[in-house]
Amino acid sequence: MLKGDYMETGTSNFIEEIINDDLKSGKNSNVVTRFPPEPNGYLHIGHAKSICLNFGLAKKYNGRCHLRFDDTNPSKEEDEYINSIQEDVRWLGFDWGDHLHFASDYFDKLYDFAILLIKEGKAYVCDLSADETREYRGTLKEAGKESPYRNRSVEENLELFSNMKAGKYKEGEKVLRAKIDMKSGNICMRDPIIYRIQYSHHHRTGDKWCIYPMYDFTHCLSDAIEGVTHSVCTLEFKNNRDLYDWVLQAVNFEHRPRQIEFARLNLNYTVMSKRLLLQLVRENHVSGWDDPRMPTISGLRRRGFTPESVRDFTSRIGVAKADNIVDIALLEHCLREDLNKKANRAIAVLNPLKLIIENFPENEELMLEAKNNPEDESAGSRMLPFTKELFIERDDFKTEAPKKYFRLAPGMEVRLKFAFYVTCTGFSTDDKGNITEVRATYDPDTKGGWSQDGRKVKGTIHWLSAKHAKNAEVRIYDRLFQTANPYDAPEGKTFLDNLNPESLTTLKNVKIEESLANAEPGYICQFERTGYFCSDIKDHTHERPVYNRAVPLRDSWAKIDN
RNA sequence: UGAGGCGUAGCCAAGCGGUAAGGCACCGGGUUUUGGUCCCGGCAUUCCAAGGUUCGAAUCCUUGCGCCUCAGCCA
Repeated sequence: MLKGDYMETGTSNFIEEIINDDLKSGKNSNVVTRFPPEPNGYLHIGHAKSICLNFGLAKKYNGRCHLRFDDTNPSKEEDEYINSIQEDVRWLGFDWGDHLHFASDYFDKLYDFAILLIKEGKAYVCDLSADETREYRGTLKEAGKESPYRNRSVEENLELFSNMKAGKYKEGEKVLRAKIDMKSGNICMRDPIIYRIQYSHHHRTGDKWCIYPMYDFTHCLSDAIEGVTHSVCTLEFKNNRDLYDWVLQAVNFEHRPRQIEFARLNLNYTVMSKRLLLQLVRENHVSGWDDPRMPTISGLRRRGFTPESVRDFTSRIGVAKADNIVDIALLEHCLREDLNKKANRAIAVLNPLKLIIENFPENEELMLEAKNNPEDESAGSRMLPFTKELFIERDDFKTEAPKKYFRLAPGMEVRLKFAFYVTCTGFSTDDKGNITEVRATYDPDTKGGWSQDGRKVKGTIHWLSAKHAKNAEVRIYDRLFQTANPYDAPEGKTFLDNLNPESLTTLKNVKIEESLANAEPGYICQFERTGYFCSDIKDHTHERPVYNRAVPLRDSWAKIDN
């Protein structure tokens, strides 16, 4: 079993209980699920929950899970999304085998089912305008009124529907409706529209159709056609379940999938709707769907998240029916936990400050051994050059040491990781008072970072030989929104006003080990003492290295310092 | 109630009549050549509220309260 595997969760959820019952009662002899995205946007972490659930269930019960595109609205759907969705599901580690399907594959069958409904007197062509239809539908508390076209003869309906298909009417002029109950308390059942006219070019069927089936008619039949046993969806479709069942009953489909609803995922400090995510992309508040600040799968991937960490996250949050807002700290925790064991360590000095080792020979270069991963001996080690002029982190030096501070300050001794103990002897400033360099002496008897006399040093800091270090750009990412609930905006403001102005800080003068410059795009590692980073998939080159911060290391000193 | 769904810790979430799992967060302490990791300890006498049934209730019943979904020719 893999880390982050759905099956890793010891406790089962209510959906598994339902499946167990269906298997035990003999209602089903196998399990078939499906992940049914509409190709009108990129997948996000909320979809990951559904993907892991559906594919995980199939795996657990030795069944199968289909990837089916719900492509019934050509005006919103694009091939770019079809491609990104497949890439993202695969990246998460799932395989749909031969079962890549499109609702549009069933357009012919769906049309036949519509004819059947008409013949049974269960559907009719309605001429009401969109506005009239809305008025006739009634409200939440008042029943609707029956359409004047509701009782057309089967023959007339057949002819009209055929004309709709033949393109004899304009968009909006006619629709096909299921004849159910205009007085139903469930608005979904008030003669729902099941076909509308739309003169759009479809990405798969081209211009073959000018009428397209609606979700409620398409989804249940697609599930049934594919032999899906358990159709798992989110809670907002609960009301649609009556219609799901009604359609299958009405066409007398022998196989009856069972719809089960669970609560969708919400994360604090971000938004999780394709509409809003699309707005962020279109209005350039982010660089694209794969901007590392986006909660999209592609954004997380570019940020440096691993499929294992995302899967682990989805298994930890559970599956239930209560509305929830999960703390994004849990997602970050899952990444740290995964990377702590897997990621090699390397040194990068984010805000470089020159450190001169006064008693180290001018032109000498000493090679020192550095462990690649203290959590994994098999990761081995590498050699780091040590010279008279080094770079250390600006944050690791203070002109006066506050309480509990054990980094570098005049008179203080610290360990340069993997190298030597050094004692600070002084520092220089420019005319504005900015620190320009720090000076220290090293103890040659502490090579490797161990003292012979057993004296201890509290602080260990990282460093890089100035003449060997390479330059890099590092993008420090923080939460996209500065408020836990971005939707909670004051009067006259929108979620956009809650964007975090410091969600991206670009560091242009970062010093890195040579190996980091030579890494390929998408290389994930830990920058010693600062965080986990990933070389940018799009912008990183050996000549011009670019790293993204996936997540910082936990920092208990920061808490004391503030 | 027009119809439906849901209320267990700051955030998720087990629990299915036998006396509140686990994770994240948070707070202590120990180890440590990452102020990381790891380890140890703390963190709901109470489950939305109030009644009732029962030897025993988060679990069953009753009545309230609160939150969410639905009035696209979107999915």
